[in-house]
Amino acid sequence: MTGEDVTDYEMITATHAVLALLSPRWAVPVLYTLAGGTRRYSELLYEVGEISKKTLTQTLRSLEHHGLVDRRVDPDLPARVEYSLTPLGWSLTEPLMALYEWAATQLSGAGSRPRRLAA
Amino acid sequence: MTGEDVTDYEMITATHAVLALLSPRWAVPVLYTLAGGTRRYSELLYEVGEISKKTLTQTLRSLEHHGLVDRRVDPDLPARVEYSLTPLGWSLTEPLMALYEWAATQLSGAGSRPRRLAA
DNA sequence: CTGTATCCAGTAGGATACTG
DNA sequence: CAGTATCCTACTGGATACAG
Repeated sequence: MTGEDVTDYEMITATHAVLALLSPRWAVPVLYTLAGGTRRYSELLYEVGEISKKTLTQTLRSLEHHGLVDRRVDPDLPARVEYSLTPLGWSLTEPLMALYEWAATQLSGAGSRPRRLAA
Repeated sequence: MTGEDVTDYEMITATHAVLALLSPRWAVPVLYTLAGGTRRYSELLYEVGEISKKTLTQTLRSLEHHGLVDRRVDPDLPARVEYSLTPLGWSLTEPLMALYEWAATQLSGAGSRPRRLAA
């Protein structure tokens, strides 16, 4: 750990940056829904869960701003906007999967392990 | 992420459970500090960053309750309490590292700046 | 349909003082 | 030293109404 250019501080802030991006309550559900394919705004509103329009918009804007989600507007009326994962968004599903695998292991184990992460 | 046997619901809830555990502002810094070795309460208070005692205690209690951190009390006076990572805690550093790697390579300029009051 | 504007409640977390 | 108790502020996100 000595002599490294990557400081602990960087390590912590970078990790925290990802977590800050993913921790808003609906970020992961939205990402996961989009991992199922392109969705329209109203479809997300319905499929993601009990999310408000304001929050859905905020979540999408945040993900879009960080380059994880692509927003496509169809100029025709009535308005039609489609959201999809960018390559960057797809690349995030890997470490996200690693996190899920870890959680799954602790949750179900092989039957003998105590449950640790009951939500 | 497609073609998996697990249900979407499981995937989302399990992932969200981990994120909920790690997203509190100081969870990762505390874990990371402990990854550097056993620390006493006062050492954490100083090393982790600008964290209040209340929040440090809350964070430690949460991590301890989920089995990631071990708490050891030395009955001698003055009180001396040592915290360390459990094997489960150590196992989490792997997916956490994966997340960091992703942030480091994909999320350029990921440094999070503390938000200030908007006038 | 796809948002934005406004109001509001619940909560995370800081400051401080006090306890064993 | 290692917390707990209390108070307080800021931010998140829901509900509703309005707009393009």
